[in-house]
Amino acid sequence: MANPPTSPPRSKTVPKSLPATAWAVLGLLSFGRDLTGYDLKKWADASLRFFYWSPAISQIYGELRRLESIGYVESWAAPQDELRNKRLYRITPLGRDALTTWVRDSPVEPPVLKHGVALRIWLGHLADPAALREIVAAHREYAVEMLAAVSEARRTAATNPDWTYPEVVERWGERYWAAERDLADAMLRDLDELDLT
Amino acid sequence: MANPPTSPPRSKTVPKSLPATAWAVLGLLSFGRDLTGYDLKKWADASLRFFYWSPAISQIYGELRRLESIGYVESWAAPQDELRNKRLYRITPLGRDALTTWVRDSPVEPPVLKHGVALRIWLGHLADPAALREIVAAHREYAVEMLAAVSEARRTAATNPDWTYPEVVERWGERYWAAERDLADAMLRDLDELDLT
DNA sequence: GGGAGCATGTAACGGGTTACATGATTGG
DNA sequence: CCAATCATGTAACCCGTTACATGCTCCC
Repeated sequence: MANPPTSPPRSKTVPKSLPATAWAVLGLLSFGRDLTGYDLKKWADASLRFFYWSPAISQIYGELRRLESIGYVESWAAPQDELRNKRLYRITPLGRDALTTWVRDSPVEPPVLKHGVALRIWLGHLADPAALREIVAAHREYAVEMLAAVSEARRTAATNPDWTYPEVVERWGERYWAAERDLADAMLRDLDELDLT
Repeated sequence: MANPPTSPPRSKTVPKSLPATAWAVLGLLSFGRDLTGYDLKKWADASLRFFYWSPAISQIYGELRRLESIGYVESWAAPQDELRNKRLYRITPLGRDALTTWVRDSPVEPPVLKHGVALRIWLGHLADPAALREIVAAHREYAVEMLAAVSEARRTAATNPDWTYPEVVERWGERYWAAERDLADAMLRDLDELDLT
């Protein structure tokens, strides 16, 4: 952790509700590290994307500015070398309170699922069976890759006592992607059966 | 099916790529019925939403106009009563070809998953265990509801020989939501274990 | 009478992405 | 030397939603 921050207290009014992305970014900071926007993006790629999604880097910078403007984070320039400038962000007590309230009280949006593979199989009357099977098979590979990646993430989380909840979620993620793989297999069997009859 | 349609052939240039929503709407029409925007919305709510998502009605109207402007659908006013007007849409051969090509050749986007429950558990260090369990338990209920709804949809699909592929996908959907329920149960067990230690 | 369903649309807004611009450092 | 990584940001664009507007019919 770096030295005491010195960001100007430019308080705007807090908007009634922030998008989930803002809470996700704030959440990344709630594990207590001082991080740059760039760091945040890397971390989102390595963990968030398995069960939520990883915002574009430009959006992360935007969210950080918004969060600072309402006092949920503070930042300071950290001249690492002589010339280069990077900006470190830290969650404020106000931000931590707001995030805690959000976790506890905000209504949980139903999970968003947009499954391009299912959409294409749903239109199976427009393709030949072999092409459909190929789509599902490719998706199976994808699920296996995700499973491997989330397992890797879980191993990393297991090294740090602060990350017990991320680890629980990554365990969930492993099961999720394993299920996705099995679902692909089951659909392949269903497609085979269709062709036989 | 109604009488031969008579829509003006106002061809614009076809954009290089349409959003998946446009293909989904076109896909609904590819099952061969002439439908209104309103019908499309109801049908999307009853089937698409289980594995993709159901666009807002206003967006459906917008997509229909776009699809018509590029010649993928045609429409005509169908005065059902003396006064009321509704507009029926039908897929064109050009639209069917384009959709077929899309199903066969377009790269399949990785599935989008935004799981608000997982996001909150990931931030479990900010909440008390009972609140976390409640969130997961509520999600379990949700999964069970979705499972019931998709089963119902599958029973409907099973009545029509044109809907074999939708039925395959709905079978997939049943397994998906059953898995989601089981995943919630497993996470509850993990949370219990955390509290014991 | 009034609410629910049928039916179509417009306008404003915000969320999120890609593309672009800049520039320094590190390592093969 | 060049590519990759670090690091930050702007601008254009589009997707999609909510809110609003309109009006009819059916049924309690």
